[in-house]
Amino acid sequence: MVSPTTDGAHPPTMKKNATMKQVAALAGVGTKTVSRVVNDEPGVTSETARRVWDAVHALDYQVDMRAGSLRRINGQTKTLGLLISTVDNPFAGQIHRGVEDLASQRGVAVLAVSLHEDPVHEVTAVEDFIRRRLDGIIIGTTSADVTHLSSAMGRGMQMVFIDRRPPGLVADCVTSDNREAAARATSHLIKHGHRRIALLTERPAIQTAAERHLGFLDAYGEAGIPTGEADVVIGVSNAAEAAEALGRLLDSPNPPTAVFSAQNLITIGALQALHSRGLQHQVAQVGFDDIELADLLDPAVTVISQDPREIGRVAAARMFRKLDGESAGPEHIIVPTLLIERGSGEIPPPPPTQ
Amino acid sequence: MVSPTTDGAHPPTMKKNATMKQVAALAGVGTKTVSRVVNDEPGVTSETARRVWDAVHALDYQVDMRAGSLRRINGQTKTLGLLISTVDNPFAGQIHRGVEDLASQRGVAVLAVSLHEDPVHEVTAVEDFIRRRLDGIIIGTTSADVTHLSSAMGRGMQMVFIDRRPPGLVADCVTSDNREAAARATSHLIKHGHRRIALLTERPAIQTAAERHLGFLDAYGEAGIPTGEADVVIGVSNAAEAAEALGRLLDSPNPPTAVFSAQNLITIGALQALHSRGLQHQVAQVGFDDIELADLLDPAVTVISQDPREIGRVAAARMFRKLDGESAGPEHIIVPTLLIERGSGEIPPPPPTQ
DNA sequence: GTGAAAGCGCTAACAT
DNA sequence: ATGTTAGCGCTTTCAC
Repeated sequence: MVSPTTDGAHPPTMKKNATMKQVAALAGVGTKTVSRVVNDEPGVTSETARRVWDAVHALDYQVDMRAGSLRRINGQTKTLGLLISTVDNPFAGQIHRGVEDLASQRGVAVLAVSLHEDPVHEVTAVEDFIRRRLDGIIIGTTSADVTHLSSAMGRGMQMVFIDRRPPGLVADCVTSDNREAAARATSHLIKHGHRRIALLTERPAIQTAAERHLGFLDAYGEAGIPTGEADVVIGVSNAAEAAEALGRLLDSPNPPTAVFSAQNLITIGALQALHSRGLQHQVAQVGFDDIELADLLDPAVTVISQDPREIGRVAAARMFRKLDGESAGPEHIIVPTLLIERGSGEIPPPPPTQ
Repeated sequence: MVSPTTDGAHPPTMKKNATMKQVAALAGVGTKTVSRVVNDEPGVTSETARRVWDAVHALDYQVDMRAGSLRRINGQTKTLGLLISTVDNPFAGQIHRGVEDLASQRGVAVLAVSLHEDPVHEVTAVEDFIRRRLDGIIIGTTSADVTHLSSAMGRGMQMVFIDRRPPGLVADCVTSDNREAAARATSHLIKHGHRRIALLTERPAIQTAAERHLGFLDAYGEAGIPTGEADVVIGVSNAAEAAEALGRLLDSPNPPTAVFSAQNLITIGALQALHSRGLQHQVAQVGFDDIELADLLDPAVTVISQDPREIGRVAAARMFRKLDGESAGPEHIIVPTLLIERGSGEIPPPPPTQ
């Protein structure tokens, strides 16, 4: 008998996964004893335990977590869901890393899913997580309607919100103070003499974008400058759009002398617009979120730096306290931000031409 | 009865997840009929189906995938494992995104785990994936010993290797041609007049590093230059170490006139060393792997660009063909690389001083 | 210290 | 077209 030329899904050499019953039979004990040994519960003689381990190794046995979690009293799957913008966004990747830092210590796995800023996708993803019976969800929500979220919480799904607060929900939250940080960035530019500053930001439905816009206006108000002096561009959603939008402003008769780019991809687009025009030493820039190599550019880029990995860690810590039942009501935890002066944000405006 | 002040893990308002049995009772049908409806199998009157859907919505029912996959004939969990360097490495993030692109279309979730270049961690992670009964594993292996991998394959776990080939295993593989690409990068520098080129690379146990080293030597051989002219630094594992290593070379009496930095983090370290000494316009550089903002630096950075998202997509496509039973024996798929000339790699060596 | 029986929530196989 | 029974692999319960 020669096996077919295809290895197919089930090559002939494949031995199926052994079951606890088979291990019990080989070791000459009951299944409950095997269960006790592999979960190291007490109440087994070391001699019996040895016989069980021998059988486990002989059969290359690994428990089936699905069956275990199905029968167990708390039914935990040891899995957390993470809903973020996209898994290849560096900011999101760092959050993911922070969550994993704590989760991996507890044998908890992380299921990360990209939302692509799409509320419909968010609903679908949360439903999928419920069907998988995940222990909890850490989510940077992208939708204004929170029905699916409160419904998930209502059925006992643990939730921690990151980056953005869910509109109108009392819930655990880990964010930066976006409004204050944006005001700090803008004041920094004003302090260096700028009055005509361009704000480039995402659509206001994105809560962080709205907050940063408010912070921007706060700074103008505090300095007593009419906000009419500002150049506000709303609804920029990626680097290309940012480059194009800032390009139009720079090429206009009365261009801004400084830019506040209120998100990491927008910062990159703004840099492209400035560099392609050779204006990077004339027009000041502060970005929201640090970007890779910001310190090697000329000029180096001044930014408001969030600590996404720390946000992930804090959110995971909060989640595990909830899962351990130690939580005492919803909390909103603020992770501090840092204004890092590197050069681009300290460029003065050109002297007035008269 | 007033509820306690803590909301705890199970707030009083929480309704537990409904079961298929409850839905069946409410709709006045058998559980199998509910199963047919929610999995939209044929053989149910539209009238009956309507009654079932009403009950589903009334109880806010969502199937328990654990139970489903436990009982189903093929037992698929609709989950793929992804083992990569770290989830916050941009290169790995793009691979993740590529895998997700295909997986999400099929309702398959991706469990990404960071390996931290630690073989022990890899063994642990693969075992965890087996206990979770994932459908398959896409892995950029970090270990020289493949026992755990062939054992996993032996028990029917589907595997696709990315980025690095498993030493001595015949298996499905999606990689770049590291040796050829490294030779191309090095030849590019030689073509521009360099003879004393520094190679900065990871420890040779990492298979891609070994291949790139070979490619580097190939280029010297092909040009008929004795390899003694080269400055080879092996075992660099992050940006800081790369900056320090290149710094030492640059400060030596006979410094290299060009650098080939054979990995993304190493490229960043090398850039730091060059920029901090103001040598970025004197010493040529080609990096392996593209980096963010490479085109905005001065000079812009010439790189060998892999397409990690495409690697992820191709690996996922291969995985799904295996899972669908359409596979015809192990394949090694090569994803092409691109030499992107941006400036840093085209700097000529200084004229000989006599 | 150990094991037999029941059952977690679902789908397979076979009724009707 | 629909329901009934068994059983996926495990943990719980409770007996010994």
